[in-house]
Amino acid sequence: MEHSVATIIDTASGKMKDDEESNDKMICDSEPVVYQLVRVEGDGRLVPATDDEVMEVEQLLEDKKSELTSVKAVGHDEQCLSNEVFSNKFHISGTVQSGNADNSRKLNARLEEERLLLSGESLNCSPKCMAMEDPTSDRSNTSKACIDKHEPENPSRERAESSPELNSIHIVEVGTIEACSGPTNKAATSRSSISESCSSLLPDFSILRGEICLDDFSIRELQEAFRATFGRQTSVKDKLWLKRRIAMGLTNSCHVPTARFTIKDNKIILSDLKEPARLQQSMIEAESLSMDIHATNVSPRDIKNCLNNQMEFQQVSGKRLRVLPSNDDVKDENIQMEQCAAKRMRKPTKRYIEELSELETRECTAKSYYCVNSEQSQFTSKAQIMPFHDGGTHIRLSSTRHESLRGFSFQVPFVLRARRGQPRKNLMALMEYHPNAISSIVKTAVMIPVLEEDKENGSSSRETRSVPVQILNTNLSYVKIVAGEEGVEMDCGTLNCEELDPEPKKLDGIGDTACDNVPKQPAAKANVRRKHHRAWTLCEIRKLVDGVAKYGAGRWSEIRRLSFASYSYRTSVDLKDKWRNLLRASLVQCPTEKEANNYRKQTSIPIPASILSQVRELAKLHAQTEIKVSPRKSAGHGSSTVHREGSGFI
DNA sequence: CTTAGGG
DNA sequence: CCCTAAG
Repeated sequence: MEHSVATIIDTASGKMKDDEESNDKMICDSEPVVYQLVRVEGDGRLVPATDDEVMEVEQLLEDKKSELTSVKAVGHDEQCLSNEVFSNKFHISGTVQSGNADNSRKLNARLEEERLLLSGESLNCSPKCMAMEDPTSDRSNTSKACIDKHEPENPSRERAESSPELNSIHIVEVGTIEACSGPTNKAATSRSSISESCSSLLPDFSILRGEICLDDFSIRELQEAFRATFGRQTSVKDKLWLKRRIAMGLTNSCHVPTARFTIKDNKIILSDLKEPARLQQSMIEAESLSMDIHATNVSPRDIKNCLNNQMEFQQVSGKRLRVLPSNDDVKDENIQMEQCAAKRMRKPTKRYIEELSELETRECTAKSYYCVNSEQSQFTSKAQIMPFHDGGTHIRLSSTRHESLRGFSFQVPFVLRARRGQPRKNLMALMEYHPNAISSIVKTAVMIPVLEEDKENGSSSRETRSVPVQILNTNLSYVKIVAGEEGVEMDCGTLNCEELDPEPKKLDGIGDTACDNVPKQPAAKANVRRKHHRAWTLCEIRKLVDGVAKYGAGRWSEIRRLSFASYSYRTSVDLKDKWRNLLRASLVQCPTEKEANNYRKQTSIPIPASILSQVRELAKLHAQTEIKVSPRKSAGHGSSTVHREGSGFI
């Protein structure tokens, strides 16, 4: 069981109607928040943190305080960006005020309690379990009341009016404890009450309103969210399960890598949607309301005070809800869920994961990124941020995925997956291209949502990293990346799609000799390898043939290194496969006739006869050499292609 | 990690 | 291209 202790902070979002709204204003409007320290059990249940854990958290908080200052400084500049960057959709309310008088003020941020409500047949998490009541906390009652208020027993019931403050948006934000820069917190008094202890520790903790509502997600969306959250795929179709896991993942995500204690700060707000509408929405769609985390209260004042804090890492994901969801959608989802419920445990194949990943990459037109430090970000409703539209080959930089759902977009934490190559390098390379262009700076929060387990598993072929960079503007004005654990900071200037496009189409051209020997694409793009298909260009084929001629068939890694340095997307395996194909092609053609015929039935790229003949030559040659060296042995395990070829010709 | 092979 | 078994 993971003994992660997480604090969830929900922030109440003020309604942000206009971009102009000042941060403060927004904050003021926010609703109170309730926090609770919880531990996630192995089975996914949330269990109230024990006193010891609370203490631990407290310590962590103290340790982190020192780090805050740096963060603050950065945040300041960027504050203005938020509006531009998040152009239309979102505003991040989480703000950090650079040190000012407010810092000294104590925030009464109270971490009170987090309630998880499960709809009817919740599985592991029974309402009882989830309800964390802290007897000592005087607020518990209030919070509960609030919660109850928000959580209708009957999901279908419309509650929009009743709790305007709730945002249907689902957000996941994470803020590290650093956010609480408050003057200091004394060591924890040994308070049994979590909320009390937390509050004492985090005097100036800024809070915004946020919620995690997964109710509206379809199974697939939930799965994606799951993947984004945990960095791994799930085939589970059970909504409740997914919701629960996601909620937990979100809860824990921020602290996992670095500290045990993290605070999630939320703030994603739908500018357009009125809370009631959203609430309604969520309620309506909450056919299976498994878990809701609501923020409960924090006075506006407190929130305001809290702004001083910076969150080193913050992640926000928001989902926009339709004002009026169509029932059909809901039904469909339900049906789907029902149908699939049975197959929950099947482990997804890597391929499946990849494909899904790709899919989502395409889906998400934009990746938004927010900056932790930006004063405030607000998500506005309209335009979608559309960034790279490169059919599936774009670089995935975002830590937050932008999804479109029923015409609304939302974001979820996104784990960057670069199949081959090193993401970080990529980022660096990108940065190098635009070192100076600093039109606007957006500070992005870097999250490391990946679970520890994931880290360990790095060995597996795919690299899964939570890199965490997000680019927000469609125009990609500027991205400042702050790497999480490594503490790497990078800035990148203006980026445009072309630059980001890892693979210029021209490569696909035939007979592109010019490409030979010219590393056209910077290594940066190399990492972004397209998963499924990438046509081999003539020049690549030539290089391959050359490489085989030089180094010999079978020395794929060497060939790749030496001859395909500029085509990093070709792996040694790819070379091998291609060679195999070439051999086949050459064989097929050889007997019959060559040349002119080539062009006919070639499905893909017509391979020039010259190349085919070369291939044949090489094949023959290798076959001979192998046989020479050790006839038997080669026959036994020599590459089949060569062997076949050889036998045919010899 | 690299190769070889099957899918 | 993907995936995996084998060195």
